[in-house]
Amino acid sequence: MSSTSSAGRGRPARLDRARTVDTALDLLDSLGLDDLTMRRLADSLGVQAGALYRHFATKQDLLTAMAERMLADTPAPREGGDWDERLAGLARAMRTALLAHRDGARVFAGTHSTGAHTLRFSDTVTGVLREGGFNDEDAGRALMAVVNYTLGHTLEEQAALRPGDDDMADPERLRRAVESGPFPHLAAALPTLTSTDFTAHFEFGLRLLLQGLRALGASGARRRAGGGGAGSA
Amino acid sequence: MSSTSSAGRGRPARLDRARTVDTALDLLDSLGLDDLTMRRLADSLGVQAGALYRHFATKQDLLTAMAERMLADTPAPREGGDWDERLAGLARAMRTALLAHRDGARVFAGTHSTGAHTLRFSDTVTGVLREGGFNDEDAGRALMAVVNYTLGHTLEEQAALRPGDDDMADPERLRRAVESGPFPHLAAALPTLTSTDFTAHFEFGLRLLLQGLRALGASGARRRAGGGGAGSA
DNA sequence: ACCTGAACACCGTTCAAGT
DNA sequence: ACCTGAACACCGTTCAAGT
Repeated sequence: MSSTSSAGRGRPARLDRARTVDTALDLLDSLGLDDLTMRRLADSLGVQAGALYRHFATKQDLLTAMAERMLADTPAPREGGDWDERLAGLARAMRTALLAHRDGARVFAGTHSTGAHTLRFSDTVTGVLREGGFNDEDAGRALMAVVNYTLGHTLEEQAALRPGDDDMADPERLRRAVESGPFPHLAAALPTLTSTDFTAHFEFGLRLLLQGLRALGASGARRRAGGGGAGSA
Repeated sequence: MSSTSSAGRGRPARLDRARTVDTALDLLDSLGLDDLTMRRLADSLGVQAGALYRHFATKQDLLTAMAERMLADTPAPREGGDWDERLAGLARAMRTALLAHRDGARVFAGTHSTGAHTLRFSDTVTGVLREGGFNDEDAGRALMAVVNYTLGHTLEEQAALRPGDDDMADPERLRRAVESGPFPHLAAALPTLTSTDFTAHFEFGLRLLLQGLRALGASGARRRAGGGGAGSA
């Protein structure tokens, strides 16, 4: 982790990519994305704002590096188990990685990292699917479906947790709005919609996707191999 | 729509909420979210920036009104058909509404409208599910799953379409990154992952969710009614 | 009542000049 | 080679003052 090359030679060489990204993630946690500025980050690093541009061409570049870094904390999935349980584990790991930092989902959504960690994660997901019997096209599309769902869910989860612009909390505002108009179905579902058990919400949608994939996998394997058995080695 | 009360009296009363939101959406289409500023919007309305704050407390407030306005273009779903086809139609309508404006998904993701159009849309989705035989809790969770998936997908779709920071287009950057490392599964799925047939991608994930809901609906109806038949009236 | 003018406290980014 | 200092061209937001 620490690669302070030839420390003590000349000036401390205060700035490097890794330390800058780490500090930026710390600052993100304490300030939130909207208040994370290049100047404040420079301050935290004991440097002028302009110095950051020796390591990152733009702020967007820095945010991409932060998103890439967040996925680095994703643990490798355990080897055994069925493909569907392994896939679920990977989706949960992605949600956990995004939740680990304030506004993590927003940072991730706003960038398009093609870094090693991001690609490793996507490659692992795709591998689980292919080894589960899906063809290349279905594996690619399933990867996108699971990632997009997880991103959308976590975005909403983190948005619901931060305080709104006005004084009211998010669930209370929704409750009053629903009760103020003719929204009978929404009113009936309100206890669920205002629940803060986001893990249960996430698991519900994830289960739907897995169920759909199981149905597809069974018919897909039959289509290709002439018989059932989408089971892995 | 036009409520220019007592036109011709005094000054033209240039500013009102509806016209401001419409102009803001036009500007969004031509400039994109990052270049949509209160000053530029004021310019387009022939007014000083400060005047906007008589109608919107903050820029965030304006963005919320814009998101709410985008969902107004969602057509009511046709009455007939099975609940799953009606639900699919609503998800497609949401995607279409977000795609209708540049960065539409980003605007929607960054706000939490509790306006009439947003609630009407959610109420309709929940109604389709309840009438399809789902209990209130499952209907609420299914609403969130479908909305979050649609949001995540459309976010990625619009992000993939806008040009990146560097000169390279998004698919080409991904291709080079994948080929530069040991990502065999990603390489196999690359033709799918770089495809720009986003409708096909969206439909794939949507089908998974619907399949999962069908399976759940069948067992859920059995659980409650003691027999099959999740069919609507 | 509604808008202007002008300010306040910031931004991201660039770049000559220093060491 | 790496960072400073200072500037450029902006931001969102506020508010006395005008009409």
